[in-house]
Amino acid sequence: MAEATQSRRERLRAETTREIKAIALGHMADGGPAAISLRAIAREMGMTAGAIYSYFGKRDDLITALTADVYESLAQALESAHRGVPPADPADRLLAHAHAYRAWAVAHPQEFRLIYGDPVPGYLPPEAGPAQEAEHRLCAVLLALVAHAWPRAAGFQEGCDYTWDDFQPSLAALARESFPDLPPAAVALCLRLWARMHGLLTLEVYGHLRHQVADPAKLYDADMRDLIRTLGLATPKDTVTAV
Amino acid sequence: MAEATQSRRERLRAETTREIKAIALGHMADGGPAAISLRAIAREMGMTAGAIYSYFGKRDDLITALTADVYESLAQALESAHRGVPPADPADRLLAHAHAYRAWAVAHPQEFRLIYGDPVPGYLPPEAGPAQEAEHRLCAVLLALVAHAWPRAAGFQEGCDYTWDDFQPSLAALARESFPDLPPAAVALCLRLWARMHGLLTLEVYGHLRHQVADPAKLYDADMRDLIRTLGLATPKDTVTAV
DNA sequence: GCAAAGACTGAACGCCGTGTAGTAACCTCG
DNA sequence: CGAGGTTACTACACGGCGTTCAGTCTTTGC
Repeated sequence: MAEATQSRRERLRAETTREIKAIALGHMADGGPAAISLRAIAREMGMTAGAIYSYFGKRDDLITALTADVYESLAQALESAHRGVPPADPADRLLAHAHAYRAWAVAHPQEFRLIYGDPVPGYLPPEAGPAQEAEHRLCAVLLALVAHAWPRAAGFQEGCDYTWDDFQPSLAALARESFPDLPPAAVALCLRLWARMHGLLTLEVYGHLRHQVADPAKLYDADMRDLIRTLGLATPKDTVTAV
Repeated sequence: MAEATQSRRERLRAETTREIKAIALGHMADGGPAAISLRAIAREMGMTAGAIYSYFGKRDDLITALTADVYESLAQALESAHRGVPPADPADRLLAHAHAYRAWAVAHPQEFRLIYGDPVPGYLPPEAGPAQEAEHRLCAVLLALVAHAWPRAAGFQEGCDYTWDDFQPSLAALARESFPDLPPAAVALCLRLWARMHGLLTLEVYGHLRHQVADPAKLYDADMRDLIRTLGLATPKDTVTAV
């Protein structure tokens, strides 16, 4: 009622914008990112396709907005996974992160494809859009994790000499501000962790593991435990988490 | 002249089929898999769009054919990389494979997207098409590698009890026929190796490393060397290969 | 030499994103 | 309150897309 500060028009506009995005996400959920069609959305809303141009300049702008929302959803899933684990053991935190990442990807395969695959026929993301910030936000989550594990893992990461110049300035700045004691090699480790999880997940989400393996979750879990072992993060309680 | 056994008609047909695929690959190289349009191909060939239906039943059939060709190209690149390395050291062979994989992906990003991403708006691969066989062929290359490394790497892979039931029957059969002495855990390792390389490559090809790191090759190389170390495959000559 | 088979055209259908002109509702300000 | 500008929306048009289909013209096999 008294949220004021917005005129009636602004409220309606925000509501319609939200509805457009919601319907688009719905169409994407069944049919993939390619099924996002301005005409179909408008049809479902009882409008004409042209009307959507009052809200999004182009179809790509809608995709960009959706991408931002999906990144937000993923970031929240990962961040809440971190909050749900007592920060005692770095290995537990890493495992929690890994499983949260996979759980999100498996539960939202189309959203995963939207941000990590070809979003849509000819779409290419804006150069400095929300995607870049969102990825740094995800990196920040991993960075906290690596920072926590670094005292134990550092010894296993010798042999590669990284400098801050190896990273894009914005990422380097983020890392050095958040964790001044961390060396560049820790940031590299962070990216490698990301890629390690991402590899199995892309293969699974895009169906390439379906022809190879019965239970992708088992392979993923095993790889994560191998990761923890080779990082020098002992696993005190070796209980198998839910699969 | 005397290749006989094909009628003139069959020769022309084969030639036209090849031309269609060649043009399609060309369009894909600039513009991505989504730029493959029957009408555009026909236009470039001086034909009508409908004519292509004499050669491919649907657009998806063309995509499937292209996919098979691209898999063939990747398989040949990887297999020739194996032939180019003396089979002495498993670590060298793994490194050669890893670098051949990345070199192919970076040189053919659109082809990479075609087989590992969303090939095209609404395309979904046939259930038991050439893709499945091609993936097994790629697995076979990795399997040979793992088989060669297994004596040294086995000790580092304890802790996970795999059975042959964990894999799809066709892959299990392939592994047991080719390398009867190899345990299931070796096949799992093979898939994990694949995923390990794939993770960094997908991120790079889809532009997600661009915002993070200056030189993806360095990160990739470092990760591969870490992989070799944690596999227990010593690297006698620690020379840095070309980056 | 003739009939079957195949390659190809041209037009159509129904999708799609994107513009543009016009209309009606709404908000602001005097 | 009421004029003027802003905004949401429709209707229509354009070109591109995959796909189908009836018809034409060429090649093939008997």
